[in-house]
Amino acid sequence: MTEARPQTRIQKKNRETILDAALDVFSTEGFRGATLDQIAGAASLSKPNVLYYFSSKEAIYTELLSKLLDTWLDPLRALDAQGDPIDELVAYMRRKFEMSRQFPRESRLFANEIVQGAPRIADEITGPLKSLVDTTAALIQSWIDAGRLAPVDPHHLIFSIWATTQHYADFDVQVRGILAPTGDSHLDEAEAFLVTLYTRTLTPTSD
Amino acid sequence: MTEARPQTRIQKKNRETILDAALDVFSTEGFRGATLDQIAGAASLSKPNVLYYFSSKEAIYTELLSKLLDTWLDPLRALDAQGDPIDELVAYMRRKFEMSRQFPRESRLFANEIVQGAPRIADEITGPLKSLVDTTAALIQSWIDAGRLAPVDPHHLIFSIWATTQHYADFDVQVRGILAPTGDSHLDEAEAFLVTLYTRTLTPTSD
DNA sequence: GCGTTTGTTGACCAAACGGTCAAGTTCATC
DNA sequence: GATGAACTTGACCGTTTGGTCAACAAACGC
Repeated sequence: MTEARPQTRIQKKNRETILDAALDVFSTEGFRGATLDQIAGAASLSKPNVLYYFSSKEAIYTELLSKLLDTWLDPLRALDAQGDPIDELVAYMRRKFEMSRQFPRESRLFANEIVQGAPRIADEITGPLKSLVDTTAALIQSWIDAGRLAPVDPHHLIFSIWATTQHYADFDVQVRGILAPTGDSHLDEAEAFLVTLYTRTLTPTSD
Repeated sequence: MTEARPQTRIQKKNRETILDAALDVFSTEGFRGATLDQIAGAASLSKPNVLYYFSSKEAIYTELLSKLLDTWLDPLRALDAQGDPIDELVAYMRRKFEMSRQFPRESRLFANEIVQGAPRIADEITGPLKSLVDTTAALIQSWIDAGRLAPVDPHHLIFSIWATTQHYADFDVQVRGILAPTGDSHLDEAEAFLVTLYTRTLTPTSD
């Protein structure tokens, strides 16, 4: 993980350029569909130059994925066990939605990887990801047991938050195609809808 | 569309075999990531033999996609304007969920195509798909106006049904990784959760 | 300035790719 | 069981792919 060599300015800049270009290409073509020539072209570098900074196509992809996984779970970690259950879960949904808004390429990269069987991150899923989700599910269950949330399956609640929020990044083309020529406010409308969806679902009934 | 030539038994069988094998490969690798050798191998045929039945790799993919689009919208078309609004929408969600259960490969094929920008079905999305969705959204809005549904954005309601149901096919690896080693009943639990989610969301409040 | 490290690339390579073809084999029909 | 159509495939072709390498250019430390 730790790079022994101290990075020069040029290294830092070019590595970033390459990663950004590679994110463009990988997120729209998948790993196998992407080519080094595409990446090099998008980065305005020659192919050998790209391979001077990364040992292989796979190395670029792996680095992108590991950086992504690192930040992908932050919204979940930010859940506060002390807060109001409904506020916390709606806020979590909003953070996930914000990630779809700001990092759609990263979301699509992740989607591509999972849809294609997650060959490179299976361990991350059954390991750290599962642990974090299980912990959070237990917290949600404790809120339900305390009568502060309407009863729902915690795991599937989390899945549904993932699905509904990431949908707007991953299926962006479809959403745009159907909503056009509506203005670009559709993401705001989507967020409002999702707030309603989860508020109604989670609010306990009095009886 | 109409095949002038009367298909022989062998043609019918082999074309089906190839399409089934290609569905396996395309749905997990995407169009560019899949190779004719993989498809031929999965179909237990030689590569030239595959190309005897389909003129190109693209022809196989196109045929799969068009067959898929044909059936993909059936659940939406089955919405009955005369039925009870909540029952109809929950039933629609159930039909979509059933498609994820029975045709996960088709769902992933579609997901791959959309995530990668829908280069081959953009027209289908802005045309027939948009029309059908707009019509359905208008129906839902009329139910809301009549006070028979809680107010929600109809388009985003439809999107959320797509997202939540397809998630269990497209992100199957992730769902399994997190729910393991739970038994294989997780799809039943998911469906029950989704029934709850949409029933609570759509039921009008008395005030 | 000057040598050394760092950065850059055209030319190249072996493998894999989509697709072709000629030559053979199997099948249906009479 | 002969004949033509339908089916099958090993060998092959041109291109693209990920990756290498030697030779050159820029930047850095002194």
